[in-house]
Amino acid sequence: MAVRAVIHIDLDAFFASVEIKKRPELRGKPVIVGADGDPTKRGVVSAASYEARKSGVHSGMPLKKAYKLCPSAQFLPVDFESYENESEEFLEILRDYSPLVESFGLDEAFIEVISTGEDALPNAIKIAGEIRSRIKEELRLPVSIGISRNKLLAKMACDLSKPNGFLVLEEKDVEKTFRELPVRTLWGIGPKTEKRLNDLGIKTVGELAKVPVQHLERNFGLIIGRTLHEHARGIDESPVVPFYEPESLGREVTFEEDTNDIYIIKETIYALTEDVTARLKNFDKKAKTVTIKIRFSDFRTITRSETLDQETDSLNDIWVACLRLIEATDFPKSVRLVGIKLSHLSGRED
DNA sequence: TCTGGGGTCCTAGGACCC
DNA sequence: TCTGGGGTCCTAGGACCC
Repeated sequence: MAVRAVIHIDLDAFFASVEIKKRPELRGKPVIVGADGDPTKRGVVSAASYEARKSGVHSGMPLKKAYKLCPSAQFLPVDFESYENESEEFLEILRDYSPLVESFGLDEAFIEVISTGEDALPNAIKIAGEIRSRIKEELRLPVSIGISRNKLLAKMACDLSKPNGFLVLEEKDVEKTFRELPVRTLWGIGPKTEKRLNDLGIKTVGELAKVPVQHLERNFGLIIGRTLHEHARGIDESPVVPFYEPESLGREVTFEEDTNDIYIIKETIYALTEDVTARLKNFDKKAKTVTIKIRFSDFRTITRSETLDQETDSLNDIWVACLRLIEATDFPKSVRLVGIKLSHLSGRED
C-alpha cells in the first residue's frame, strides 16, 4: 500500500538571509530589504531579519515606517536575480528527493513523499532531516520545515516552528494544536475574514472547527464556507502540483510621485505592455483579455478590461486595446499606480 | 511618516442565447 | 400589458498568498 506525506520547507526571512550571506558582516544585525533600499522613498519591506523584527518591523510595512521603528537597520534594495538563483538551487536539492516538488514563491515549497508501508511519516521525517542538513551546508541559509499528511498541515507546522524550526504534526495532535490558535493563523484567513469571524464570536481555530458548516456557508459562500470548515479541522485533499501553466501575466508600477499627466500615464502603460508582451511570447502563449489597472491618489483602485475577438501576442493589438481602455477611463484624481494584465491565456496553435 | 508587485481564486450582476 | 429559467461569457471588484 502506498501512503503519502507532505513536507513544507520555508527559507526564513529569505531576501534578508541571502543579503546576509552575501555580506557576512551583517550577520546578527537588523537587515531590511525593500524596493530600492531608500527608506525615504515609496516602497514596502520585502523581508526583515529577525533582529529587525524585534523592533516591530515586518514584511509589507512601508519603508518609511520601518525606518522610524528601526533607524539603525541596514536598508538594502531588492536584488531579485540573486534570490532567483538561490531559489533554483533550493529547488534542485528538493528534486533529489521527489519529483513532486511544488514551489510557492521563491522561498517556499511542498514535497510529496510516497512510501510503501503503513506509515509515510517516518520516511518523510528522515528525508526532511537530510534536506535540512543540505540546505544548511550547501546553501548556508536558515530554513524551517513542517511535516504532516497534507499540504495545509505541513504548512501550518512549518509556520508554527519558525524560525529555524522542524515540526511534525500528526492528525491526532491537530485538535490540541489548533484549539487556542487565533483564526488569523489559519491558511486562507486574512484580515477581512478574521474580522468577520471575530464579529460572529469566533476567535480561535478550535471554535471555528465547531461551527456548523451550514452557518459558514451562509456567511461566506459555499466554497469559502466549506473550505474554512475543513481547514479548521485539518482536512485538505489538495494535491502537490509540480508545474502550473500561468493563468495571467501582469506588471504594475507605483509612481515615485502621483501624476496627472496623461502622457506620462500612457508612456508608462506602454512600457509595461512591451514588457508583459515579451514575457507572453517567452511563455509561447497568446492572450484574449487585456486589463488595465489604475490606482488613484486616495488609493481607490479601478480595473478596465476588454476581451478581444481573437487571442493575440501582438504588441500592437494589445497596446491598441490598452489605449481604448485608457481613453474610456475617467481620471478624477491624480494617479499613483498603473498596471496591465493579460489573461485568458492559451498556448499557440500555429 | 501610510499602504509594492507578482499572482490565484471567488462573487455578483448583466448580456445574450435557447 | 406582461414577461420563466438555465447556461455561458464578460466585467469589475475583492480577499488572499508570498
